[in-house]
Amino acid sequence: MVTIKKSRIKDIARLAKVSIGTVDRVLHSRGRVSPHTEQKVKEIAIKINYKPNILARALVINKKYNIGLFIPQPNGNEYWEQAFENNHKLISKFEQLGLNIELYYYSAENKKSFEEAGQKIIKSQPNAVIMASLFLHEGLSFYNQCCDRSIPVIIFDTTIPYLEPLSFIGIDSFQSGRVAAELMTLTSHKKDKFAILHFDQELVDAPQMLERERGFISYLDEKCPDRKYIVRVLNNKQHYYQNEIKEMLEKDKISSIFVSTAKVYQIGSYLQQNKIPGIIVIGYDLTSKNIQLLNDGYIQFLINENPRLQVEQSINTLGNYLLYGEPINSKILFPIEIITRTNFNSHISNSSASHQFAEKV
Amino acid sequence: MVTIKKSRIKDIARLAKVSIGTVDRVLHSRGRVSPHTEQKVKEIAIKINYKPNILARALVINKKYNIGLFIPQPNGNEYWEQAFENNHKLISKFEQLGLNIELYYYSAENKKSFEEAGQKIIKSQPNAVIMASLFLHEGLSFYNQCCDRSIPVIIFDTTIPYLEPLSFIGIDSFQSGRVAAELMTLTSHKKDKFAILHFDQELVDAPQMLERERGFISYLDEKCPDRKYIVRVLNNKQHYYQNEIKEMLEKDKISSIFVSTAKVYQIGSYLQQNKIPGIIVIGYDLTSKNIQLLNDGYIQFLINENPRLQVEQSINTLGNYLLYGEPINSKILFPIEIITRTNFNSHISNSSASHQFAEKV
DNA sequence: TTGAAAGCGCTAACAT
DNA sequence: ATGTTAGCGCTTTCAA
Repeated sequence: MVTIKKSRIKDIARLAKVSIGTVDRVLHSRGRVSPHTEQKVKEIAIKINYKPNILARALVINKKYNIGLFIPQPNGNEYWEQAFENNHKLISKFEQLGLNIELYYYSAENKKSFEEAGQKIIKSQPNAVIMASLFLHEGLSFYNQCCDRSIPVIIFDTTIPYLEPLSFIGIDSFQSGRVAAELMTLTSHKKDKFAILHFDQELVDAPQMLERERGFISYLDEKCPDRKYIVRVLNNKQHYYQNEIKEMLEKDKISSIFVSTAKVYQIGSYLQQNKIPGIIVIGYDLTSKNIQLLNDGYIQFLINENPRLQVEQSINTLGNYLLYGEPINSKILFPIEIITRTNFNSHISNSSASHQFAEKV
Repeated sequence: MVTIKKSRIKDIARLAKVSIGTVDRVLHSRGRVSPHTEQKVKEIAIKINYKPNILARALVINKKYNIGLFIPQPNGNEYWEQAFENNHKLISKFEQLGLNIELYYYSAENKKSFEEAGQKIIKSQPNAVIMASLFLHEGLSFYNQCCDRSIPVIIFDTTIPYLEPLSFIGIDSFQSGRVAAELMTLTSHKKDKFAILHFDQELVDAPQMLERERGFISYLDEKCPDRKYIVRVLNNKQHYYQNEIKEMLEKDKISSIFVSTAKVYQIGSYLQQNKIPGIIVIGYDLTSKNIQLLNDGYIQFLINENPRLQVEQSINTLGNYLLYGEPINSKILFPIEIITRTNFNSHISNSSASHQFAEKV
C-alpha cells in the first residue's frame, strides 16, 4: 500500500521556498505577506492537500476556557441525576484539554435560587454557558445578560421560545406529542376515548408540556378527526389527583392516557393499586418508578429524552467549538425514542452507544 | 475563580527531585528505576493529580496505522449506502491522526468475492480490521486468518457466533425479535393470528434472521402462550412470493406480519397494491421503500439498525483504542429503535446526535 | 515583508 | 539507575 505522507506546514514552506512563519501568516490571513507569496503558498497548500494537525494546534494554543454549566440540582430528581451520571469522565476529559467546567445548581422549585446562581455565573465571567432553564422568564433574563456580555450560551433540554442561542440541544416536544398520539391510535379501537393529563404546574412556565399537548392534538386532528379526547390538568397532591382520576375513569371510559411529563408514574401507580388493567398509558422519561410500571404493564410506552446524552452532546459540541473551531448546529434535535418493556434494557445499557456518537479526535 | 494549574511531568520531576526521563520511566513502568524513586514519583503523581496530556502524547507518538474496512459493496444496496453516508469526514479526521482506513468491498451475492477481498486485506498487512461479514463460514475463516497474524478485528452489524473479536458492534437480534412481538401484541386482539416471514436466503448463513425469529417466538411463548402464529420462508421472486402471501392471507386470517429483514417492503407493497389495509406489518431498516410504505400506512413499525452509526462507532472505537489506548468493550449493543411514521424524521435528521456518542477529545 | 527560534507536554533514544 | 536532549506540528514573538 502506498502510504501518502501527511503534509505539514514545513512541506509547504520548503516547496514555496519561504519560511514556516510566512506560511503560517498566509494560512491564518494575518497579513504582512506580499500578494505574490501569498498566492504561491495558497496554491501549494491546495496542491499537496494540506490539512492542519489539530493535535499540534490544540497543544500549542493551550488556552483555558471557563464554562458554566447551569442546571437544576440533581439530588432527589432522578431525571437530572441521570443527566449527570457518568459525565464526570467527560468533564475531566475536557478539563485536560483546557475546558474548566463549573457546575451551578438551582432548585427546580425556586426561581429565586435560579436567579442567584445566575448572578454567580455572570460574576465568574465564563467563556460560555450551557444551561437548562426550567423557568421561562428567568431563563430569558439570564440569557439576555449573557448576550449583553457576549457570552455564548447553549440551551439544552428545555427550549425558550424565540431565542437564538449558540445551539439548542434536545428533543422536539411537539413532535413527541404526535408520536404519543400515533401510538395510542395504533393500540386502540376507533371509538375509544383518549385523555391528555397534565400535572399541576404553572403551565405558563412549561412550554414543553403545552407543546406536547399541541402535538398530540394536531396528530388526532389530522389523522383521526373523529377521535374523542379530554384534556385535564390534575392537582399534584396524591389525594386530589387520585379522586380526579377515579372520577374521570368512571365518567369517561378512557382507553388510553397520555401524561405530558415524567409524572406518568402517578397514573400508572393508581391503575396498579386499583388493579385496573387494559389502559394504554404513555408518558416521558426512564425514571425508576416509570420503568417499574413499564415492567409491570401499567405503562406501555415511555418517550425517552435521554438527558445524559443531552448533557454529553452539549459539552461535546461546545468543547469542539471552542477548542477546535468546529461549526455548530443551531439546533440539535434528538431522535424521539419509543421505549417499551422489551426494549428499555437496550436503551439503558448503552444510551451512549446509540448516541455516543461521541467521536474522539 | 481559582484556576488550578494543570500538572505536568515536569512538575512531578521538580517535586520528586528527579529528571523527567525518570518520571516517564515510572509512569510507563519501563523499569530501570530504583524502588525508592519509583515510590516517590508515584506518590507525587497521585498527590498532584497528574493526568497526562493526551494531545501531546498523540502528537509525539505519531504512529501510522493501516485499517482495513471490510464491507459489502454499498452501490445499489441502500442499507450499506446509508452505512457509509457521511463517514468520509470521520475517516479523513482519523487520517489526520494517523489512521489510514482502506475500504475493501465484496459482493453480498458472491462468497468468492468475499474471499478474494479478504486475501487482499491480509496481504496489505493491516494493523487492524473492521468487518461486516454476510457469510458465516467465510467470515469465520477470514477471522481466523487475522487471529493467526495477531490482527485485531472488530465485527459489526452481523454477529458470527462463538467468536471473540476485539469488539462486536451492532444490535441484539434476538431482543429485536422480542420487541417486534411485543409491538404486535400491543396492537392486536388476543385471538389474532401472527405470521413470521423470511425471504429466501440460505438461512444457515443468516443467523440474524433466525435469531430474530427465535426472539419473536420466545416473547410469545412467554407472554401469551395461546397466541397462534405461523412461520413461512418465502421465495424471493415476486411472482412466487405474491402467490404465497395471497394464499396465506386467504387461508390463515393473519392480523400482523413480522418480516425478518429489510425486505419487509415486499409485503407492504403487496398489501398496498391489493388495497389490503388493517394489517400490522413490522420489519427492519429505514430504506426508502420501507419508509415510503411506513408513510403510506402499509408498514407500521420498523426496527432501525442504524448502520451509519454502527460504522461510525466502529471507527471511533478502534481509533480511540489504537491512538489513545482506550479500553474497549467486547460488545457494544445499540438501542433497539422503534420507528413509526411519526418519529422517523427525527431519527433520520440526526441519527448522529443520538448516537453520535462521538466525542472528540 | 520575511525568517529564526522558542516552546506547548510528551516520548524515546542516547549518554552518563 | 538516572539525566539530557531532540523532535512531533504548530503558534507566536522578536529580530532583521
